[in-house]
Amino acid sequence: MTVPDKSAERAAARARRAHGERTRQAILEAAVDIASAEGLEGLTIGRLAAELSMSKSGLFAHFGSKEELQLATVEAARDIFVREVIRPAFEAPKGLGRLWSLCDVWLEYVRREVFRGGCFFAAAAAEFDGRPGAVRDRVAAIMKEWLAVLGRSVAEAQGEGQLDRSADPAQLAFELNALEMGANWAFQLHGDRQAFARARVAVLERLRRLATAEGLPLLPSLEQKRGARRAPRGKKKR
Amino acid sequence: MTVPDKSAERAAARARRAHGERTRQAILEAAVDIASAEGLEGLTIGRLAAELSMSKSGLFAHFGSKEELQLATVEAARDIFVREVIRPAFEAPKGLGRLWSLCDVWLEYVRREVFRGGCFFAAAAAEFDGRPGAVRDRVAAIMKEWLAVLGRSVAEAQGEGQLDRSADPAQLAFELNALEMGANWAFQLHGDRQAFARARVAVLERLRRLATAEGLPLLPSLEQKRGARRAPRGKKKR
DNA sequence: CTCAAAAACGAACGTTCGTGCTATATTGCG
DNA sequence: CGCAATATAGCACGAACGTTCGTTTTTGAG
Repeated sequence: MTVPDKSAERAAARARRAHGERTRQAILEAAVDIASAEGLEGLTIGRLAAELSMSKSGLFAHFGSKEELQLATVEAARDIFVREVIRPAFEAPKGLGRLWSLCDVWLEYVRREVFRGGCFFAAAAAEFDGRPGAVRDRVAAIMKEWLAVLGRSVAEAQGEGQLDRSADPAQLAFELNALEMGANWAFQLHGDRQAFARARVAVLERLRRLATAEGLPLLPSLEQKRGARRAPRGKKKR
Repeated sequence: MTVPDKSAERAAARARRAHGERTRQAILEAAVDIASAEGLEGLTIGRLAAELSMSKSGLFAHFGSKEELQLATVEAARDIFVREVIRPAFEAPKGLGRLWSLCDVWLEYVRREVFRGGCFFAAAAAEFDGRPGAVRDRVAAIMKEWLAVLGRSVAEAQGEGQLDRSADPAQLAFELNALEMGANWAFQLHGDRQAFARARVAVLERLRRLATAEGLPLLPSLEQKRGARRAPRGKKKR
């Protein structure tokens, strides 16, 4: 109860000075990579220490428990997700264009293998959905955020008069998310790159059907040539 | 090469007599239950032995290695899947009715919690898609079977003149599967029972759009009353 | 009832897991 | 430069992992 939050205390100390903050970041970078491919439970402290050529105990001291390490890893993965998906997609003006962009960029995020094991959160959700705890709660909250972003974008597209107002935002968000996760699943399990095209076709068909006359031009045409499809997305800064 | 297949030999011996075959079945029943909820790796030999009040070594002797245990567990889960999903759905005559039935029964199979952790294979696929080996291969093959069943049913519905012939069976199978797995994911992670209705609506809308005039009557109407929706599916035999 | 085969057991193996301690390096402020 | 705070290392722990081995119990055919 009155016990001061030790990890917050430590984090504050680290923010003031700059000692282990860099090692901490390096640890988390490796942790995210391992966890995305082998799971958050397969992410073992000994394995992680070996990867970074440091001692188990030295590494361990940064987090205090395995669960804290897992939570920090999830948070680091979320940062990457925001940087690689949310922000690029949000460069499109709100409305149908952004909604499509969210789906498109997400598929690219899996195809580019931003995480070695595909979508970090799809993997983490499947791993932890059966075991209660802080990690599961955090992962569920993050995925709820994502669904909410999709749903809000649907509503905005409706507000802009680009999407049929009779569509239920939560329903459409569910469908779009399912198609994306389906592509992730097919790619991870079967190495099926065609799945990205399938998901894109399905998403586009669904959106085109619901688009208004003003909305339609914001969607790419279905019959685009295979080659120069990958438009440069602005390369981070400028 | 010329080494006789030891496990096959042992299985044959067991078939002749009837000693451990029953215990083996009991073991696999518990194994499937644990694995579906905590993963095939979380399925530990000690844990399993404790569950059944028998010794680790006694249990272990039935399989010879952990991987063999996992493979046997996957096979047992497949049997259950065939019994609980494939067979009931195949009572419908081939065509659009059966295609819908496959989707409907699958969603019920998750909702009824035939496996404690939702779809056994969705979980196993997510767990093993990153680690090569016999288990991964078997799981992938089983999921490919399922996709093929869906695809073939699409083609049959087209053959019966109940579904638009311009639809690509593999594409439609991908979409239906994605929606189903999306419902499984939402239910497992968020306990969201609404997801089943969402998936059903999405699947039905997709199928209705592609159905021919002959096909349409084979699909349930969209606006059914909430209550008496769960028709008894024929209770196995007769 | 006998007795060999089959099945289950108990104890131990070498590892690896997460987690404590205590001591040594490294750091940055005064 | 000196010194306290911070960061890393070393070592050991108990538990659990998959696996092996020799022994004991159970079984069914003769």
